[in-house]
Amino acid sequence: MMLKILSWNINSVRIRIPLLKMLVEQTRPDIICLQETKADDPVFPFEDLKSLGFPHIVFSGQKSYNGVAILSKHKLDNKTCFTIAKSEDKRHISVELAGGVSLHNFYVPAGGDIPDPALNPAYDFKLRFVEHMTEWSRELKKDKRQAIILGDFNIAPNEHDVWSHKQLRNVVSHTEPEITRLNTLKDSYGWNDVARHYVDSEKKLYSWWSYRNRDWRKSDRGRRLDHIWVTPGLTPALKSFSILKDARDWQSPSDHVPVLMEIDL
DNA sequence: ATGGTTGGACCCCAA
Repeated sequence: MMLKILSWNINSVRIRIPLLKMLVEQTRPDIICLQETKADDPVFPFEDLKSLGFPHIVFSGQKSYNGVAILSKHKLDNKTCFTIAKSEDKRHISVELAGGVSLHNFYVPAGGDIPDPALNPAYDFKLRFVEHMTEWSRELKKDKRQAIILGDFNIAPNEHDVWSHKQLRNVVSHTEPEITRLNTLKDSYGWNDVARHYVDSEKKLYSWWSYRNRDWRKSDRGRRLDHIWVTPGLTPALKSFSILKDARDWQSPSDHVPVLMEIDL
């Protein structure tokens, strides 16, 4: 079964429903994973999203911050939501797809500005969050389960995942402790980074551009914060990957653009 | 070195 799966940090699901409609018309995905929905469950725009052609929706939100959702054309089974690092934050939701493959949608904490866990609790939380993901990943490997993990990981691990490796090495999202932990997570199950499976590691690749730039395209100070990873057993099933860079130019855009892959499960 | 923008809630916080 060929599936087109899309991930997008939408930065408020309620104000970007018109963009979501456009996105669906342009890309026709089977599954959409959203992060930063910023809507508590009672105000989640379930009917609006359903009418875009996604009758099967799971979501886990809170007031003002965080929040994740999965929209699907096909039936979804066994919804779960992790509590990671003893937090109340709604940053994870997962479902089962065809053939027992699980799909995990993560919104990793951004981690604040100061890259020192002793001075900045948000940074400490981010590091611990990725460590918890690693513990979970090791269990998954023990059980030999195939899975897709994706979302806003808020870490740009490689030199060419940022506009300037040198200038960002002490900027949260590209610091050594974050990158080390993300690589430990990756190695814990030999996760395949789908973007880099298709795009050479020497080529600059971004999924996020700050709002605080006059001309995001001209300055091009981007970072690759949004990721899609698959377990090694799913690598032969991969069909394509792309980043919808043009979405950054849409009317009232998110600062993240959608990333998508096709996989034949 | 600094400040730049956005969304959601509330008179500021996190990104």
